[in-house]
Order: sequence, then C-alpha cells, then structure tokens
Amino acid sequence: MPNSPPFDRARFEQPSLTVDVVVFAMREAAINLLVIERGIPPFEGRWALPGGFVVPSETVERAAARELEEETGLTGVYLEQLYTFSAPDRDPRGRVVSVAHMALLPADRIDAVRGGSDARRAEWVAIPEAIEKVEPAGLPAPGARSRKKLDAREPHFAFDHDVIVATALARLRGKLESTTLAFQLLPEEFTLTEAQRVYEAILGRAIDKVTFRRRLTQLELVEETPRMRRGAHRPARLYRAAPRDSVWI
Amino acid sequence: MPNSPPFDRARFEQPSLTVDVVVFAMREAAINLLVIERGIPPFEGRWALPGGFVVPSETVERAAARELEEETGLTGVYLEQLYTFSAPDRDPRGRVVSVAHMALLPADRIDAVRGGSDARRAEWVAIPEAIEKVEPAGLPAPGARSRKKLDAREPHFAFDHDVIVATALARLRGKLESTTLAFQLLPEEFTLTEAQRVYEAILGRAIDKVTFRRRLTQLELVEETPRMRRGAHRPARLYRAAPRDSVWI
DNA sequence: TGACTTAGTTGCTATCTGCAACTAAGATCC
DNA sequence: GGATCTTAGTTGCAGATAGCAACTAAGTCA
Repeated sequence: MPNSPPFDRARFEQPSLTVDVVVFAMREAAINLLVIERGIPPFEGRWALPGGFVVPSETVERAAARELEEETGLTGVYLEQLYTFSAPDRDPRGRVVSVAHMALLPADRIDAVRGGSDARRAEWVAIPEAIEKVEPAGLPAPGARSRKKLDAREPHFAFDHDVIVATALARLRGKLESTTLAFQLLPEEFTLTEAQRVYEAILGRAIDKVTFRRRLTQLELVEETPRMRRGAHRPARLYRAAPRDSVWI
Repeated sequence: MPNSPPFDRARFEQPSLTVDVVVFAMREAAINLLVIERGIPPFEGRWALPGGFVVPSETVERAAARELEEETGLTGVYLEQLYTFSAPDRDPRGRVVSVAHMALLPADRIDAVRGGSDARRAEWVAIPEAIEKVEPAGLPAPGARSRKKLDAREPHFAFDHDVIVATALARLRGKLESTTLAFQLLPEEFTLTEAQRVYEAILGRAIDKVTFRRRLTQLELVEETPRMRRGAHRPARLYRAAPRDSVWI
C-alpha cells in the first residue's frame, strides 16, 4: 500500500472492481445455491452469481449487500467477505477483479427470493458434484496458483464462478465446526434433528445423533423454547440459537 | 459481477487497487512483524506494511509477492491472500481498495530482509499489545462493519494497517490448530521444543509438552531426522515437517 | 390394537487430554 | 570428578470426550 510518492495512481490502468455473492440455503435436505441465468454473451445461458460493480462511496461488503438486494430482493441476511479473484483473464471483456462474498439464507426464507429489477430469473440449484473436484484438497488459498476449472463437458457456470462456489463451500465447511454459522441456515426456531441435517448436508457425511446433541447442549449453543414441532410422528422440541457476542465458539 | 449489459465499466470511477503484506516471523521467542517506516505524508513516521499497486497483467497474489520482493528482498515465502479492505476513507488521498496478504518467514531467514529499492528501511517489530483489542472477539469478518482502530495516543500504524495486522493475527491463530501453517515459521529442521514455542507465541498461552509432542508425532505431522541440535544442555532431536499435499490436517 | 417412524435417553468402551512425576544427557562449577 | 543445574524426553494415571448400540417415548396410520 501507499508507501509511494505523491499519488501516481495513473501509472497504469487500474482494473474494474466488482462483487459476487454465493448464496447458500437448505432445500430438500441438501445445500442449494442461488444462481442467475445469463441472457447475453459472454457465457449466454450459463449460471452466474448475483453481483455487480462497486460504486465509489461504498465498501465491497456494502456493494455485495446492495447487489444482492437489487437482483434477488434479499435483505438482512448473513454476509461475509470470502476471497478476491483476480486472474487477468477471468473476464473475456477486460480486466475485472471481483471480491466474492458468501451469504447464508434461513430455510424458511427460501421463497422470498424474487427476480431482479431487470427481470432476470434467480433460481435455486443443487451444488454440482463436480464442484468438489475444483477444490484442491480443501485448501482455501494456495498462494498465487489458480484452481482447476469444471470439466468443459459440463460447463455450468459463467466466468470463474465455479471456482468461487468451490471456495465458498470450502469456507463454509471449514467454519462449520468452529463457529455457529450453521444456525444462519435455520429458521428462528428449529429442532435438533433439523440442525443435524444442516451439518450433515454441508459436511457430506452422517453425524452421530447423541454426539451432536451433546455438543449443542453442553456448549450451550442452543436453548430450549416451550414450543414443539408437530408433524407426522413424535413431536420434537423447538430450540433457538443461544445469544452470543460472536459466531465463533 | 458481469451479469450486466455490454461492458459499461465507465459508469463511475473505479477505485485504485493495491496489495499489502503482513509478514510474520519468530524473533526472540515472540512473533514479530515486518514494517516499513513511512518517510513522507500522509502518516509520515508511522509504520506501514510492504505493498503497492497491482499492475494490469498480474493477479493480486503475484502483486503481493512482487512488492514483497521489491521492498524487502524476500522470495519464496509462504504467502496467502487474507482479506480485502475497502472503507472509502481508508486512504486520505483517494479511493484505494487494498487486498491484504499474510506471509510467513522461517526464523532462520529473518536476517535476509534488506531495505527496499527506494532505500526505505524495513524493520522487525513486536506485535503491539493494543492490536489484540482491535479485533472484535476474534471474528475475521463482521459483514460490512469496520473495526475499531488503535488508540490515538499510540498511533503505530499508517492508514488502516493496524486493522490489517489484527486480521492477519486472527487468521494465523485460527488456522494454527487445523493446519500445519506453523511449520512455515520454522527452519527446515527444528526441535519439538522450538515448534512448541511457535505455537505458544501465536496462541499467547502455554501448551502442555506431552500433549503437544503426542499430537505432532501421532498425526505424523513431523518426521525424525538423524541429527541433533547441540547446545548448552541435553541435545534435542531435530525433526522436519512431514511431506503432505496440503497444509490442512 | 399393533406396526411404523421419528424423538430422545442410557450405558458402555475406547480414545484423548491435562497434569505430575519421573528419567536422560548434556554443561558448569567447585 | 562429583554435585548441581538446565533442558530433553518418557511414563503413568485420572477425568473428560466421542462413537456406538440399545433402549424408551410419543405420535401417525392402517
């Protein structure tokens, strides 16, 4: 940063700065992803992430929240900055650096998503399995190296958005066990089984019921409510996330 | 990101893009930080992080490596992207968005640092204790909120570099227990006690010797060498980091 | 009424953790 | 050259934790 003379920013052309948002939500016991189908080239017909240009007066986080609202109507969701993607050739139209963000939407708000102001369609899709292979061994940031792209036969995503999604998924997994981030994907009140399904969907493996419940209650991550979830079988107690200063355990 | 019409990047002025690098190394059993004293306003006389502008043909990671080499002579060190800082007022001279990086230097290379090409002095300093307070409860990225700055009575750092350092420290701590990142701060060959000192310095608390050694050996994170470190007392076995695909455990 | 499904608990064992106390191998001092 | 000091490294144990199986509980549905 500016340890440099006066302020010769015009020495060379500066890249454009954009934001992209990976929105995750639980749908049908699986983790889903919000995409927008591109209507114009380049990458016409492919899935792209909500996002857009950063305007001069706002932070990138604010830009991500604004673009998310403009394109999907979502407000007040958990949003965190993820990683900055800057490969010179990531956009065929010119030099664009994008700061990717991750947003988590509670399952009961999944239908609150509406099309954007310019009438493009937002859509929930399951995470393509090939995404798993994009990630080199769960490592979030291997220095200057770039990630492997999705197989060309199944070109789901526009630009490098497959890599962005893979990075978001790795971040979500990594934070799952050391934070209470998972609660951001649940409604205000939820059963412990519902919470367990979220963990299982994200980690991609079964978790022992006893161990899971022990942890949540012993670490006081949840608190009982007087209410029950009634359904086809034995009613389940409803819990809510315990109030705490931070999402970290 | 580009879900937008043709490519109207000129709709508004785009910010300048820079990189900053937080370099950590162990020195005298404490974790130290590489700073450069600013010789000109703004923030004349304050500490600043190595860094500079991103040129059009390179990624931000490459820019960070290049600036680090230009200003300190360091090459081939562990470098990872950290976080992007974008508060509109973070640089009084204009809109500058900076992608911060974290670098880890092995203890035996600490004297390899030389002054920059423009003769500014690079210097190792202990982490100011006030940095701890900058971090709100160890949370790496609280959405759009900005962090508390260092107390104005002790204005160590230029720009928002205090916040960047606090973020880097939090990241290093967070990754310490789930990755083998700490080995990046050690020489090729090291004793288990030396490794323990690194963990203790970063975590800021004592670790049980038996537990520490058990973990390192049982998880096969280290392997014995035939050599010993000879010193004032009983010689200690030298180990090296076990070869693995990734830094994650 | 009985089978089925999901909710939630109990009890055991293997493993892991933190702590104290021990032994080992050098240097140093007299 | 032996007592003492310091750092290296091990042993042993008690309490906490995790994983697994089996159990009970409470509803629906035929």
